[in-house]
Amino acid sequence: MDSETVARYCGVHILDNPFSIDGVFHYFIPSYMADTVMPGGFVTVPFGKGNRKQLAVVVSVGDGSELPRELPPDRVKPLDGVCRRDLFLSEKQLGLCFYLRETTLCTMGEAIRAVVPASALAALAEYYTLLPDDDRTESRRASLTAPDLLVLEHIRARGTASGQSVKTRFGAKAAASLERLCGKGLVARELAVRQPEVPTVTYYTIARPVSEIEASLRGDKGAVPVVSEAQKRILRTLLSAETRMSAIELKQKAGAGAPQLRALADKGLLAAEEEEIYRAPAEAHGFGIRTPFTLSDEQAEAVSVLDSLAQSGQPKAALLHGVTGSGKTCVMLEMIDRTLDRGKGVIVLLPEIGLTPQMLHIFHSRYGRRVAVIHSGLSAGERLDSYRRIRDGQAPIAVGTRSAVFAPMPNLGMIVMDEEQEHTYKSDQNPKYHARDIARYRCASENALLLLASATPSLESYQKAAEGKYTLIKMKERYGNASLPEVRIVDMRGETGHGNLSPLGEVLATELSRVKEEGNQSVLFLNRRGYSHQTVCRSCGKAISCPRCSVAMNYHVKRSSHDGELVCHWCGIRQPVPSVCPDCGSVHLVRMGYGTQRVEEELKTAFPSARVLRMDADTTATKASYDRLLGDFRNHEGDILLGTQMVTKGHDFPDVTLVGVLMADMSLYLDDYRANERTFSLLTQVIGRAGRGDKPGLAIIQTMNPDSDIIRLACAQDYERFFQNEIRLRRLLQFPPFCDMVLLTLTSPDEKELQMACLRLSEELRRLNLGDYKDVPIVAFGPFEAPVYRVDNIYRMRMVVKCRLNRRARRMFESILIFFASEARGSNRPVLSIDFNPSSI
DNA sequence: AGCACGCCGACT
DNA sequence: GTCGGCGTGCTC
Repeated sequence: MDSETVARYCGVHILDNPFSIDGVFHYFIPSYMADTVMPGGFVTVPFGKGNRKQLAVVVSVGDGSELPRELPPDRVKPLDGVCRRDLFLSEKQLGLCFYLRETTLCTMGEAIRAVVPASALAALAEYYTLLPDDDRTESRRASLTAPDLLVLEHIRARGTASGQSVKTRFGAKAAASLERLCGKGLVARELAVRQPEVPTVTYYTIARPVSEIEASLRGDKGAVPVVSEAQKRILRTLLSAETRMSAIELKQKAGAGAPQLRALADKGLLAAEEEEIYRAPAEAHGFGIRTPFTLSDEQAEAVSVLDSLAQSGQPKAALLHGVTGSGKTCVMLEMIDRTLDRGKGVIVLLPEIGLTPQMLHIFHSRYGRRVAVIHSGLSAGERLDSYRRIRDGQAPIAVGTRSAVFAPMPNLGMIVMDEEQEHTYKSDQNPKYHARDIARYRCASENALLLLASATPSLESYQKAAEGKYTLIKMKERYGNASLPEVRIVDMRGETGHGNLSPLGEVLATELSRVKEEGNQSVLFLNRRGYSHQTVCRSCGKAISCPRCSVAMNYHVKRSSHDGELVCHWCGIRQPVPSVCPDCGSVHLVRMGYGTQRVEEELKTAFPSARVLRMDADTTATKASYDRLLGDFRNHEGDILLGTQMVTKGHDFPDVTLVGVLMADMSLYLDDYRANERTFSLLTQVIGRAGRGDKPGLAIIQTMNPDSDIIRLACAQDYERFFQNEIRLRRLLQFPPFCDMVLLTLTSPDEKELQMACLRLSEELRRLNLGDYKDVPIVAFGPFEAPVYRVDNIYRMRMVVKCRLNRRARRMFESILIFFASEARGSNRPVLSIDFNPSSI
């Protein structure tokens, strides 16, 4: 392209602009930037009355003919700085950002921060270099003030000077000088990711023959003099180590500091080498070993179908529906092997609870350092590391939770989504995307295979498979002849209710002791709902509630001592258990309900000899403690593993022969149209935990609702029947997948303001739907209070809208969002947020 | 969102 | 007569 005549203007999105003004703004490209400014690149621009410096992404480049009619050329400002190519969005990434913005109603900035690590953007710094002289340079220089010339000289002396170095040297007023120098076209401003972001470690080795070093240590004449004791210690440490040592290690072992190391290096006795820190787990070194496995006939068949899809050269999607224990992981690994062998990259998505240390271990030991891990627990630096290794082709396998779906994988061959029905794949913060939708979009635009795997697929996906949009692959056999456990449904209606509040029924208690006597292990799963542990006043009947939220507080035993405190699960506030009811002043406060802690106590009383391992958010705060807990259980350092959701996922314990589910029906009563689906999925998985080895398993399902179809079908592991029943219901009542759900939430600290905003919201929706958007059929509900009306002293009201989310419908919601954004000014004005197909309602 | 402009109240 | 309240409107 001829840069002289063509690339003179560009369109940009400003990253920090709010949704209401998140459009394209046009800027003039100074001629020296013409070659570097292109779509996907980052720039800084002057914006608004005060010309605030804003980070922006270039979305188009042109000769000016594309500028809006109403925009006079003299109002177009020039770009301020341009970012080097060490940070940019590829065409695919930019397209993905537009897709995110369109389908989730987020801002361009929010989309970009989901796609590139935020730390890279935050670490952008300014660098200045002199522009080559031309015939006007002389006259421009003549108009400079003395301080400007000093700054100019500083830049000339250094070749490239960081904005930081200029400000350190000349003070804050130098910023104005830099503005003038850039404005006059004497100096170029460039942005780059600040260097310390690539962490290095310094290694030291002896740089002279051992005899010379020893001479120095003795203080021989003619030898390089070393007087300081600290320096001598360093030399001795290195001599005895016989290998290079890192600066950190050396300083510690020799009891010396950085100056001594530098001094020895300056004397030529030590040699320093800088090496990039490789921030991956120790086990991730090498290339890994592909432990071979033999596939069953069924697995081999699945692989062959998938492989033909992968080789079609077209975007394809498949749903792998395999009963628990059918060995879906083997099929996945085999497909990953094959994709890698074709020189393509793979993204593996796991739900949050599925990304266990064991799962990571499988990948690390099989693929070594070619694996990059991405999850929310990474530090900013680690995240950037993974990002770069993937982008630069060093890690053709990205494993992670939902955000890993954005991994910048070159030559993407396949995206695998394990447990695709899990709701943790849906983000509930902007951008409010579902990883499955992003995966589908990416596979479609990058000709890759989307592989969804589950024992209990989402109704949405199974319906798509039934319609032929996905290739359905069924695996019905349990791997290695393992049989399904015997399932007993225990009716708990007779057991509780009359003051006997033990969560353990008689049947379960008997079986627990039998299993222990046989030397085997048990897993107890607590359905979290129904097990909140509250403090209730016997006089007025009220539970003690959070001062900032409209929910009851939960009783927790402090980790340090044995006394308890009350915790709010919504805002996190903690307070001691009061001695009198704050409402009526009565002293008759009692603890009600069962948390995992309480069940643990019960178990210890009922089976004094049993060793109980409790697994919940409290005991698995760190990865290490989580790992240790599972390791202990595997090594038979516990007889009973007790926990919530976590115990249902992805670990095989060969000696577990009993699985107990307490209050199996509780999740049936969620006021969510997916309650059945959730319950079925949860029970199916937990039942599949029992008897995975060659030992027969037993599952005991305690419920107050023994006749529930959902529970019976889950016990029989009959997904097909469950699906047929449930999909009929969804069609009848018009719920997803036969429509989309839109959740509109208004929040405000001022209840009155909120009420008025609710009226405006429903009125505005009505107005749009009767006017400009007559063609968009909707069914609107509400406004009504959110299930938890007040959180952290902010009140929340909602509307739910059923509709088909196409371009038109999204546009309608977009204008509602803009309507509220423009009037939401001032501090406690209501804020509207829109979630398309939220994870829960 | 920020920031300026603009039009009415309590102050030197 | 001015300083300053936050309503209104724009941002290439």
